[in-house]
Amino acid sequence: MIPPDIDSAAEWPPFYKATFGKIDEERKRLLLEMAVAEFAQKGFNAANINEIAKRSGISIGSMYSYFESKEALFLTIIDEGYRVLREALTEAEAATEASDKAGAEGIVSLFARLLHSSRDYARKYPELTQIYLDATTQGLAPLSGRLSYRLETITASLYQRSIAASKAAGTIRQELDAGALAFYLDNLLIVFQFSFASDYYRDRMRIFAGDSVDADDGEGLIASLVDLVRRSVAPG
Amino acid sequence: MIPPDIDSAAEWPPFYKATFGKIDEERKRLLLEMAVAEFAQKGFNAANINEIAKRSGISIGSMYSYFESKEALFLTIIDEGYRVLREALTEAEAATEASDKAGAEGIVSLFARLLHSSRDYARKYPELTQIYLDATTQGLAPLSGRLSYRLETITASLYQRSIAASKAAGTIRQELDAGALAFYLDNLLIVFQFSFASDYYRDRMRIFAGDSVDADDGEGLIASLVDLVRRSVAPG
Amino acid sequence: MIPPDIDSAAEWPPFYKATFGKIDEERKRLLLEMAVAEFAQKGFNAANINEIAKRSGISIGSMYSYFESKEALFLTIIDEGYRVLREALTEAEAATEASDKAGAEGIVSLFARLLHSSRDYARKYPELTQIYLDATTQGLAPLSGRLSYRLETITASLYQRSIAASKAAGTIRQELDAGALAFYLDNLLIVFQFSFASDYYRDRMRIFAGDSVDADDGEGLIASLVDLVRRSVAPG
Amino acid sequence: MIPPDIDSAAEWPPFYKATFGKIDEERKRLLLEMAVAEFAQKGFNAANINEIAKRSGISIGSMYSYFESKEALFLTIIDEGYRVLREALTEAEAATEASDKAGAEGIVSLFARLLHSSRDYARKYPELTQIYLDATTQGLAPLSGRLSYRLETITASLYQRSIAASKAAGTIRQELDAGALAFYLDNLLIVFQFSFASDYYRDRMRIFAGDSVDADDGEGLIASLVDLVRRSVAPG
DNA sequence: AATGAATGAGCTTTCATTCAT
DNA sequence: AATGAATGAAAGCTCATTCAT
Repeated sequence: MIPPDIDSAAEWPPFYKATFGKIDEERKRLLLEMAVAEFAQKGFNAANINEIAKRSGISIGSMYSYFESKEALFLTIIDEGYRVLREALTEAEAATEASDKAGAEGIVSLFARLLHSSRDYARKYPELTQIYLDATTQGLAPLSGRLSYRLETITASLYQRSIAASKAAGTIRQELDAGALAFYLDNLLIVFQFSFASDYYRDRMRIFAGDSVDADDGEGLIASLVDLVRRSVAPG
Repeated sequence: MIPPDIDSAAEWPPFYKATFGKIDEERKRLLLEMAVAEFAQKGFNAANINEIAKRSGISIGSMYSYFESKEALFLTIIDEGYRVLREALTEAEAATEASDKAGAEGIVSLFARLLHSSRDYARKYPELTQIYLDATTQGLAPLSGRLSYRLETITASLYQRSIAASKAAGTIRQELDAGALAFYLDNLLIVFQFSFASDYYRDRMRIFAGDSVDADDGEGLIASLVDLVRRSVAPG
Repeated sequence: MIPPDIDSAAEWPPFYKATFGKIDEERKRLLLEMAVAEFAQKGFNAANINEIAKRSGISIGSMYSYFESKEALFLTIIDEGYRVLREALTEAEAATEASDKAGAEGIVSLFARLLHSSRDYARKYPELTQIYLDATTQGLAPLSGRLSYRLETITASLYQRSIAASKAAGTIRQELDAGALAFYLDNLLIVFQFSFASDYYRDRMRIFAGDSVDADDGEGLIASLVDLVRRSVAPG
Repeated sequence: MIPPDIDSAAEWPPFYKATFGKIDEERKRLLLEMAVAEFAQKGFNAANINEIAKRSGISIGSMYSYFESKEALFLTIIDEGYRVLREALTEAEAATEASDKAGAEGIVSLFARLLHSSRDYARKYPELTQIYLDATTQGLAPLSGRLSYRLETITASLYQRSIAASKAAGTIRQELDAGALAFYLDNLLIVFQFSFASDYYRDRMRIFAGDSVDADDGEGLIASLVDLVRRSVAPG
């Protein structure tokens, strides 16, 4: 069930130096945590490497023995975050398949789970989500361009499989364009995710959907979105 | 038909100094154009005020006699861009009302027009769109917070009116949550817009929907999205 | 009675341009007042010519048609202030002579009057006094060096006359060194004056003499100083 | 004998960063020397940090790793200078006590020693003295306000002790106001000190006391001043 | 492997002065 | 004479990166 992309993704050479692979796990964790906080709060350009080192209790010299550059640290963080997000997504896929043997719901059910997963991820790792947003920025295009694979590749193939399965099961319209449908679903998904992590998108969500989202953790919104999606793909 | 927000929005004090209001129109245009290019390409933090001045053929001293700070210039640009985008949106609304007297299509028709408007805006002003994306970033939250109004406010009220009218006309389901529906539509809209302006989102769109978007200017994608939306709100 | 220095002092070419001599009296007064405030508060180097112009309601262009440079404005102010201070000193001298026909008190009486005059001047024109202090600074030596005469010249000759008269009247010791005595008196005088105009010297005066100076406007301190001086010069 | 103020003064947190405390003694000395020269010659505002760095042969980056700001460097210098001056003053007090066991002279003897100490300090460190003068300026009031203690506090308590002792020994009049007397003595002292360090006050001293001060290093003037002071406080 | 002092290019911003109108 | 937009050198300060220890 795990797509080949994922495995191969794991094989790309890391952005960190060999030294970083050997150090104490706790030291590693602390460094990454501090880096995530700094990059999330200030954005790549305004983030301060020396500050991260100081807060992690490691020397700036060590910092540069772990990472070639500020860029390398940033990309390492994104990579690490991707790994976790990837796992969350695959779990969602696996869970859908398990509970939906008959394929009665298919892609709609998967979408519902992804909404939950994304919201949970965004709330658990708001800073990582903020960093992803920053990375989509045009100014960071040269940087993001160095990422050897894209999370979108995984998500897209995940959608493709589920859409194909749903079509096969006849639970969605046959004539639906799989690419357009995936794009449609993922657009809804990522903005929803940002809405639980970034100040800007959170405010925006409140402007559109009202403050009720705070009360029910977005469950009402998820229900509405899933309902809209269900009807949009339903046959007949 | 024009919401009160729009008018009042026009009355906020500008972010530029009085001097900037008096200078030659061509000089003004060139300066803003160069600033937009710089901010779009590098992002707020990496953008270089001296570079903008040099490229505009004005002295750095003049620059600072027009704008209090780098921030003020950035906010001025966003404000100017908002004005144009606002006009595009209101035109779309007006056009919908004119061609849709019977209200047969209502919100779906409006959404279709907004997709076109947004795509056209993103292609005409890709750099402004990139700047908006940058402004949604967490690192620029303190900056964006200084914007006295939000484009979302206008868009949201625009959706609300159309949704109410469509409900009244009976062309969409009565039980739909207007807030959730607006959120759903606008999420689709903004990512679609980004997809025609930013390298990152353009690549992403291709991964999901394939390269055909380049061939037909996204018309196929628009058709698919509108169809999905139409079915998602259709009564019965 | 008026020393030749004073008259000739009035004949030095002014630091301002001819234009400044012709403008409206009120405009002139306002400009000088604003300049005094700015120079006093920030010191010569940190003072801002453009700010002075703005606050005076005159254009920076006019500013430079009145004064060659920032320096010229500064020196003009000092000159104007000197004129007033000079008058106060000569008044003090005249008053002493009038009330002290017998020369019974002589230099001591003059010193007492000068203390009062200086205190009053410092309280009436604290900003001018602050500017004099700034002008004694080493960093402004090249500037002060351009002053064609010194207030000290006047004060010194004023002391000389009075000391000579007192010696002639036999009210002070014959063997006193006139120069040293004048230096002694004037040192006491200028620090006393600064103490009523500058934050630093006011605080210092309170540290030494206690807060009582605030209650009685320094009268007690003046009495003490005069008494010390009287005994220091008394014959026998 | 050392007043509590002095000890506690030494315990205030320094204005420099920890790094500055660790560097090579020679490097430190050179930097401070160059900084003193620059600040003394140009005054705080006109002084140029980059210039100081260049002349010290250190990078501007190092400069800012030693001191938070231009202000911090300035205050560090004043602090260091105070330390030396403080020592000179306490030495003068100790010397007076040693040679004046009988208390025959008391405060007058102390004053004589202070005049010598101040002159010597001003001649040895003319630039530091010029900086103190600059610091008394109104424009630097916010800066001086950050100094956690005042040299005046020490000087004042030094005078108080000596005056009290002299009164106890009966060598000066009992009815003298200690505060006013201290103020009187210190006014004479500081202007005398400035007169050996600053161009302005040196010129002024010559105007009052003649050029003889250059020939005898001011010894004649000191003798005159001490004599005036002795008579001003003498009993009977 | 780790340290952290040192570096200096580069950035934003200020302001005395000029000059076309 | 008056205006005020324009100028640009210069200043304080930041921070990614290097390297001697």
